Amino acid sequence: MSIRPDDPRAPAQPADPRSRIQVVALQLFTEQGYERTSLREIAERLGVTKAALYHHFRSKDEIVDNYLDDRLSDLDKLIAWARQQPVDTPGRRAIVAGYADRFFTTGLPLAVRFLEQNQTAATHLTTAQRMRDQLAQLAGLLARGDESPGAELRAGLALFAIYHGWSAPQTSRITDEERKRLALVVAYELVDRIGPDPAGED
Amino acid sequence: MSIRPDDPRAPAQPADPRSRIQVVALQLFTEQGYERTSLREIAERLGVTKAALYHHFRSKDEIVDNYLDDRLSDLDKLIAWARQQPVDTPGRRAIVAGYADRFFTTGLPLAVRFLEQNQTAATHLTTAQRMRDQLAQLAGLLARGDESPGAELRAGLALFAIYHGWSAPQTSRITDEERKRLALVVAYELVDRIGPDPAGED
DNA sequence: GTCTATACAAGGATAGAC
DNA sequence: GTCTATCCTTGTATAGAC
Repeated sequence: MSIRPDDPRAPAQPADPRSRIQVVALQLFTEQGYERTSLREIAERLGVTKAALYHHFRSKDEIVDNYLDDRLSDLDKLIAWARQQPVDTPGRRAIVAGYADRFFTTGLPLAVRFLEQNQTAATHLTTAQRMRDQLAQLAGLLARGDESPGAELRAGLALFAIYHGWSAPQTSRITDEERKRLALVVAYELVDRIGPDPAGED
Repeated sequence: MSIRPDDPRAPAQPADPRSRIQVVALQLFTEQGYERTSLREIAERLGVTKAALYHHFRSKDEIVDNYLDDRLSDLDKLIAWARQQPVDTPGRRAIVAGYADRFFTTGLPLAVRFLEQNQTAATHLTTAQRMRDQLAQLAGLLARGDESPGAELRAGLALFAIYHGWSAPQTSRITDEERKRLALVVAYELVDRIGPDPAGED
């Protein structure tokens, strides 16, 4: 319900005002929803007024658009790298692992979580759509070498598992490191059934 | 972008005005988002005015709240039945299959898709929260007999696979029946790794 | 049961002083 | 870079006639 600034998963607050605004805004958008969060609310939490925000960003959209833009290049690099991986089981595992690594070492979680929580709002933000496309591309790379429709589904679920393993409410006591590893294990199981000899198809 | 009234996945338009309003509203909420869809827009599509809607429902919330309420009892029955299933692999498969069956033969898809697309809005609707709880309960039943955290994750993903397999944009030509069967296959793979002797844990 | 008209609140965005 | 004050639009919801 609250922002939980002590949440270890929250990114460290950066110094420059633009980034501070973006992080606070994205957090609120993720918790309460993009349209349910007003600029007044964001400004309040930062201890400033609405007008101050408009000095840094031209619109509400631009706050998130701009943030996602940076993540796009993160993902671009990952996709380019994934394209070089061999089209076999080890290659697919490498791609999933690479995604998980980036996921946990960049600003991606905040962005991906925003996308998941605000799927409809994302429809109206061009940058958000581009990011969804990129994730679909990545899934496509995972499904290479297997033309069956099951490959697509498993690839998409594998990527979702990384997100979900990290983001789902934890009922069991487990460290973040364990959660990450666990999500990866399950993602492996899924992509391991992709291939020219699809074991999962009966 | 449009409502696609010819979409075979869309439920048949019922005759009574209350249900007609609800179906149209839920469709729009799912496509555009709950808060981005105004009552004027819903009324327009139905060929009436805003005030007419208020004759049938006391508020915007009530339109969806009321619809989800009916789905709650559908799920309640399913959960009660699932609780009777044996705690083993065939039992878990039966639960997943039962969920898939209900999913495709009741008003659940519209409700679940609304939930997925409007996760943040759902936070503010008590009925939506109850429904999320129910889905979590069902996942919990799937994870019975396996205390490892992986069981939870796999159970959640299995249920998500049913939804995702049906709802994801289809790039390959495949019949709805095939999609349903495929999603079930993948869901089976996931729940098959749940158990007192967890094969998926290394 | 549906309409017209309207009250009322809230949000995004801008102007202009400091 | 931040403030106060304000404009304008849109949305939910209601009143009351037909």
